[in-house]
Amino acid sequence: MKSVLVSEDHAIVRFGITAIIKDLIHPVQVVEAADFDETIRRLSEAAFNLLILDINIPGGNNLQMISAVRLRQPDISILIFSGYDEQMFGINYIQAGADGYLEKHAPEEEIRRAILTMIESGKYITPGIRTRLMEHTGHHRLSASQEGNPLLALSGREKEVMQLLARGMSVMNISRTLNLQVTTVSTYKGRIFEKLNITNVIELAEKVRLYSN
Amino acid sequence: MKSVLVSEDHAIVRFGITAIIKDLIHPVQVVEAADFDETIRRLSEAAFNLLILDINIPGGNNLQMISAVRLRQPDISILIFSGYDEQMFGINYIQAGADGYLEKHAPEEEIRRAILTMIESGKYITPGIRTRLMEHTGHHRLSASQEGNPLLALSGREKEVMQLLARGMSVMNISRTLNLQVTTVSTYKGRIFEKLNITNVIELAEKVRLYSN
DNA sequence: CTTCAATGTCGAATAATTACTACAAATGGC
DNA sequence: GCCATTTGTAGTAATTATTCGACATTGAAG
Repeated sequence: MKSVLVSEDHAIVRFGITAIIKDLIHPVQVVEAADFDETIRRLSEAAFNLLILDINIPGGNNLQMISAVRLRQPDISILIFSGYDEQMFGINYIQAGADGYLEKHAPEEEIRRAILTMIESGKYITPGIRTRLMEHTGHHRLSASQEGNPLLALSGREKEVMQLLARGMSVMNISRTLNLQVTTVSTYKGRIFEKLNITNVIELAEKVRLYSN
Repeated sequence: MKSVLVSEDHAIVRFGITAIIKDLIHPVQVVEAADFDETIRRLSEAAFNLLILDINIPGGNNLQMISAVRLRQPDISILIFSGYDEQMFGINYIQAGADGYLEKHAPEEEIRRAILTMIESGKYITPGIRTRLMEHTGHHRLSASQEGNPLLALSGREKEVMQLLARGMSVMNISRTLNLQVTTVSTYKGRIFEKLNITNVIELAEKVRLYSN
């Protein structure tokens, strides 16, 4: 019998996922967890074939979730279930060792396909994500960032600028602080965003909070 | 026979809600809509007893949704279904004439209770929201912000913009989302910053995180 | 019923930010 | 050591964002 652990904080979503799984696979056992603590607890109690993991789960929300899971169950398949705010961010989880990636706003068909594929072959990645992944790993990706902290991919000057940006300082202000041309700072900003694969300072602040020690 | 229209863009959530409704009420007819256009179309086609409306639905996202709905079906019960980012400004929808308010992250029990209550009595508001509503309508701005939550000093539209800004959306992007001129959004942004006494979006995100329940 | 502050909205002018492009110096690999 | 990157730095042109002033609505207070 297959068994699946659904880690997701929104009750309705959990409910929906569980219903779909039960409809899709049988016999099957589905266990739900509403936060990361509970997820870990469940993983210690019984073996699962598949873990459907919401990135945004309370108590989780960082790449170490993957290793925490793998520590308990090395062979479990992990399907990252990401809200649309985290799309970009979610890719990092694949690189951190997750086996599949599904967006929360995917149509029902795709959700079904994803779950089924994960159960059958242990992997599921949409073409779109795969492409992004390639682009991502292809370019700038030093070994440092590959295993964990993406901030390590930044150069010294970039880190300086990052720090200031993450505190909300404007480009112009930074240019005065560091005695650089505005365009120079902007160039850094662009490079930082590209390297961290983000698109705005809010996400930047998040990453800094998350990874900056 | 009762009939319900579920307007929500995330397929799994729609799926879950529909399943709960069918489990809860019978006979019942459930129709789903993935965006606001479709919602309006469905409302023109048939009468419903209840509309479960995601605030964040594509094409909607503003208070006029309520009147747009009421224009078609004056007597329909409207249950606002809000993601946790929108809590703060979801209240405005009640004031705009919605009949109930349910948060997306509510536990399954509450979701069931809410739907059932809506169908039976046409209204559903949690004690917590009711309290907030009181605070809100009664004495406002100054007094409100003086004792605690500074976000309460913001007007409805401002709160909407605030949410989007706090997620890192650009002014231009917001203007497209809300169908406003860029300058209008910028005006709100300025007013928000002034009211909250901050100078950049990072601080904004912080406040939102801190006070937006 | 009048009045005033708060709200929602915008346009014109002005300021700030980004996109590209570029290029020399530092660095890393082989 | 030589070649390919990466890094630090800018300028020009194109986009975006902000300022400021305006104006119609609305709701509360008197």
